[in-house]
Amino acid sequence: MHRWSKLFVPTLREAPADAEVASHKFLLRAGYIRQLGAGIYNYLFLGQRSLNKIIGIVREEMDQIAQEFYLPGILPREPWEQSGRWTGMGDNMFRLKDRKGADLCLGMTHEEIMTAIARNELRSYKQLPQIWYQIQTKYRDEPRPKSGLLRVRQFTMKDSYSFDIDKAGLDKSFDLHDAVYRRIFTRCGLKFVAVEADSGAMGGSQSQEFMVYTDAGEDLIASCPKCGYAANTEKAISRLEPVTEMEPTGDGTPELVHTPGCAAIADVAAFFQISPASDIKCVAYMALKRGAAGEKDSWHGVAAFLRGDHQVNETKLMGAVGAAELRTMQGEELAQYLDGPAGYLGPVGLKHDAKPLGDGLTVVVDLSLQGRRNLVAGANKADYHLRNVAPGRDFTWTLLADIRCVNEGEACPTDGCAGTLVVGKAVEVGHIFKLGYKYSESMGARVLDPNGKEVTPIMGSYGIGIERILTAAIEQSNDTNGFWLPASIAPFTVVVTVTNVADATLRETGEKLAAELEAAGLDVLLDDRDERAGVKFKDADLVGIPYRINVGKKAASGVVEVVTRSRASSVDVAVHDVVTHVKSRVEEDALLTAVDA
RNA sequence: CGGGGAGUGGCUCAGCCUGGUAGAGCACCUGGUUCGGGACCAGGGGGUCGGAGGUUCGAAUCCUCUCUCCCCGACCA
Repeated sequence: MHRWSKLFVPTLREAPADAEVASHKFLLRAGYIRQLGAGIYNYLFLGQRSLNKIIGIVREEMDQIAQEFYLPGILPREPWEQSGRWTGMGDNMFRLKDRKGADLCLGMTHEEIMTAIARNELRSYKQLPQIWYQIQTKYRDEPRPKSGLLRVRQFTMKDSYSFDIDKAGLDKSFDLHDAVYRRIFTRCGLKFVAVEADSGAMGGSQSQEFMVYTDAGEDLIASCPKCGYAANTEKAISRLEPVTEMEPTGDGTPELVHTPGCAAIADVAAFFQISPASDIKCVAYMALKRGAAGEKDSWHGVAAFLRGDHQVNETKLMGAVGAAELRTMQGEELAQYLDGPAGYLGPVGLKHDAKPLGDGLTVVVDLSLQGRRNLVAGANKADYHLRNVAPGRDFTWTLLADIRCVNEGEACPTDGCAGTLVVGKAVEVGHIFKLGYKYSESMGARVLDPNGKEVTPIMGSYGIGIERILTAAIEQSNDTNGFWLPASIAPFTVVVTVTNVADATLRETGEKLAAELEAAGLDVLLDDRDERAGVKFKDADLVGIPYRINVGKKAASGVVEVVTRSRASSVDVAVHDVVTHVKSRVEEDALLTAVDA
């Protein structure tokens, strides 16, 4: 049994000014963590205890489908060289040299290492499938650590990797993870959603994120309350209302119109008396193409054309052209790739490459412009626009692709669904995706199939952010006084608060109760500090323990109070009934969270 | 990296503009009175004002450089 009087739980009455989001403030105030540097935190007793509970759940569930490994955190250069990610990872990778000058890095993920093991050891289809996982510290030199434990440079991740003989096998491994992840997050008491996601720089096909809605989150999720469609806005699609086309003028072919001072979409719309949806907007980018082995990285001009009322989705654009990075064009680059001044750029008459990221300009046109007519576009000439512009007839492109952001209120993309999308902020707690052959291929993993033919195993990769589970749980359950965690991941399930330790009856009742609760298998903290009752109540409310037993004056007549933090409710219970009462409380609440999820 | 803000006892901050012996509340230590929602009284300890350089008789305060942290934009668990 833990006695508060002997523990180091440095609670803070006020949160440091640095802390902005709720979980950050409360982790600090509750004495769970202390900051050491930007994105680097010490985990103290309560914090580590909660994280250990989360890890326990993750391990228990993962053990149902996978084998636990433990790989090094410090890694040699070679495997990363082989996969192409030594350069591909860029500045996010912490790099160091050993005394001999050899390159090393701190592990930010372990595809390469797991694949190297597979390559060295797996020989036959009979050994597949394999799913290997680890729970381990990751290091990433984030450009901008923030929000306490939400975005840090050192964190704990459960990462697993599957190796299958074929796509059907990968589907199965993926589905196994999907099911296990749902159990894990449910057991951790999180209200989560699984959403379609972009596969990003890791490469691969199907990709699914597990998100918890919170304003502290960094991702935007579009979802349909009607049919359950949910996707990261990096990937989300929607159906657009048909646009009423403008009437053509003259012979219906592009006509040059003097439009002085109409550099902005709003000006153009006002000038022509049209909706911005009938204007074509141009956004010019420079896109980074990663050089293959032996080649250098290079930057290429990209012009994105879309409806005037739409925003470019840079993730989608990067995916469409195959860029590793994107930045907006600077002054001289505009002149190099395009003919007109900013504000009057248009697609008509623009020369473009046939393939993306060549020597010339890559022109990408958003799908929403397909089939449109009588549009207004910049004329690539100061103070002039063209009207009666029709995509396909008046200009062509390198790529026609979905490169826009969906907006709240647009129609759900699901066939037959009449819902409209809502957009909300969320934090990513897990991610599963089908890697495909990227690593097994580049690193030369091969096994023999039943016909004795050499085949490349297909891989999946699956992550869970341990600290993020804690953070998300706090974000979803807090008030002005502190937060409460589900019993499954709280550092303690119940705190027995002896309101006055000077009173021998109270002290003894508290001791006895705590011992009984512990004997019943509950994680008990006995608050035996020589503090005023108010101080202990405040601390108890702050530190995330879901249940509290107040041992006070009524103890003399054999009664104590059982307080449920989440509901701020208190009931009097006879001392001899406390254990059964608390146990059933814990069980009921666990069921409730499971249903909510 | 670009833009904005902040570094003054453990925490929250004042002082800086207009240089002149470093402050408050909370926390901590001692004694006493208290004891169910962050008590009260009395006494006490603790700060080279992020660092370096400069201006000045004199710098927390003015100037230059630098480090660190936070927030807003490009990455991800």
